[in-house]
Amino acid sequence: MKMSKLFVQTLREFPNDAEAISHKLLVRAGYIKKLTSGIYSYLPLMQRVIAKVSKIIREEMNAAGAQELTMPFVQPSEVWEKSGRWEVYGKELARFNDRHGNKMCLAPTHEEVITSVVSGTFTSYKQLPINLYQIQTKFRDEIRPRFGLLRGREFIMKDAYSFHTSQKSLDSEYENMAQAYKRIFARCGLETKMVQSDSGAIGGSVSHEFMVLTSTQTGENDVFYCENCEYSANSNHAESLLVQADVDGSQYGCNKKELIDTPNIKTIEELADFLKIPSRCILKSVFYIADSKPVLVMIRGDKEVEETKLLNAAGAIEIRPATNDEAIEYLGCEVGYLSYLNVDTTKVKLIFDKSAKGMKNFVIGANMPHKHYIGCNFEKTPEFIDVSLVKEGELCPCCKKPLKVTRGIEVGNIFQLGTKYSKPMNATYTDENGEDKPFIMGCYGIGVTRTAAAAIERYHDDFGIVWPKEIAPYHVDVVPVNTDDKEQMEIALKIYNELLNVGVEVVLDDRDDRAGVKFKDSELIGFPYRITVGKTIKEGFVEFKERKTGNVEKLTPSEVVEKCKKLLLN
RNA sequence: CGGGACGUAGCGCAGCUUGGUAGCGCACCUCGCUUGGGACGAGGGGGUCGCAGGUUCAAAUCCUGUCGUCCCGACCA
Repeated sequence: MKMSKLFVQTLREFPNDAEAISHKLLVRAGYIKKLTSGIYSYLPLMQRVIAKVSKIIREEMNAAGAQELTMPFVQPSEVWEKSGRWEVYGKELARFNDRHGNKMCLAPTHEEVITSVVSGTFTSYKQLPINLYQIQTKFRDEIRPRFGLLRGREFIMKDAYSFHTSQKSLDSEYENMAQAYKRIFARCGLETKMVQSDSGAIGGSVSHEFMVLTSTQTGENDVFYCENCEYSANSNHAESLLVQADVDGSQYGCNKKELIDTPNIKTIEELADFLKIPSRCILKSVFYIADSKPVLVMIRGDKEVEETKLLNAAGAIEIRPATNDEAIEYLGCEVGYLSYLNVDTTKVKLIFDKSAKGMKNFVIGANMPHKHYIGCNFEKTPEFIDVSLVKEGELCPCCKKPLKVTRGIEVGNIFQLGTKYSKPMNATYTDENGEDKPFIMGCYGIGVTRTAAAAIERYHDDFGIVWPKEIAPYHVDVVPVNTDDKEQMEIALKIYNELLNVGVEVVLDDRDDRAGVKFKDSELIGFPYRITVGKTIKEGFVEFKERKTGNVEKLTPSEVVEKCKKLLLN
């Protein structure tokens, strides 16, 4: 491709409406163009990157025994009503009516459709297991799209679904997919960590996410991991053992139950300060509304509620902190002095976080304004459930070493769905005994556009993108410094044609611009290698520069062609 | 949806306080000159100032409403 013909316009400045570095660079380097919030055109350079990532995914999925198909992007409400998700999915599911008034939606995922595709087609145990995948646009009407391609509303996803007759078979395919994913991301030049996660709206029991660890702020997930063993998990799923600590209030003068005045002291911090007691000796009450039902969470004062865990514990679809008015309505007391004491448990659900276990002589709200109790103890030991956020330094649940935390971008995930969809949708096969059984399913996703963006988050510098060569839009940029110089142009064209002929993906920067412009663009766009044909051609040399390291070699034109062949062709 | 900010040319911005009929840099077009790190000179094209009302002799500027975009939170590939 000649640069003068390539559909690309680089910008001198970063766009104002971008925050994440991948977003800024993708716009500035001419890869994407926004149409509206969270919705982008993929320009020719981006299209090539998407094609590269997709090709790697296809090769590895096919090698792993999966088969590609394509399912409809526009779907009728029927299948969603069958699975029960028409009600549950919420506003993220973009819905509309067709001209006949039929309820339709844009596909955010394909569990329902794949289940209906397989159901009635693969009806014998002899035909199973099977794994089917597609690479396709998805639409999720995100509450807040952001960070460009990292969280668009419209995005490209590879989604795969497997169907089994036994848990054992699912386990084996799950592992097969985990291995395939590791190969896919490795081939994309990305180091990923496979972490345990919550299964969220997709459902099911076991699930893992593949994270690109970033340490920058744009990683949207906190990942807790252990350096001593293999344990790692998304913060929405991570567990920990609390560091052994003194949680007996009697050491701080709270040895018997007593009602005390705590005027205008609302936060745990203020209370701890007022009573000269560590916050870990206070039992904090946090009030939530889960699907319009009140839930009061009791948690150790120095810990925070993890809302995804709480959502699961409450068996709810949606959860939010309650307002002060709601606290007065349900508990008869303003926020700041709440407690589980004297709460009507037929109206308000109580959840005790496991961090409260072992607390003695603790401080707690009195459910009366401006009053707390000190020296409280559980009368009956409640059931403790884990609904708290892990903190760095707490102990690994496997090996009891301190956990570390880092930020990560989720580029893929794998789920064991079980019969979550096949049962309600009545999707069955006939087993050896002639009995109908629901399929046992798994599903496996990769964000294709997000993977590309994650690669930029991970690999860039002050000059621009530093693509891993496997997913770069082109491999080599041939730059004649002065297009008016006949010799330079001739040699550049010769190198370009030779590379083109042997299948190296190459561009020739034949624009009549100064060298600086071409060098800047080359680095911004992120071509892995640049061949500069300039004044050194007088001595018979061109320059070969590696984007990643900045290393420059002086080579003859024929040497440089050989070098590229060696580096880029197998 | 809650909290904050911003909408002026393709991009980045000024002008708004104190109303007088729109400007700068980049990009784009033409010519010249230049060619190893985003040159220079001359000329040129492009904007219903997000939209709709209102105030006024006069609105980018003041008022009201509305739409959109971005940032912080809950959701997720």
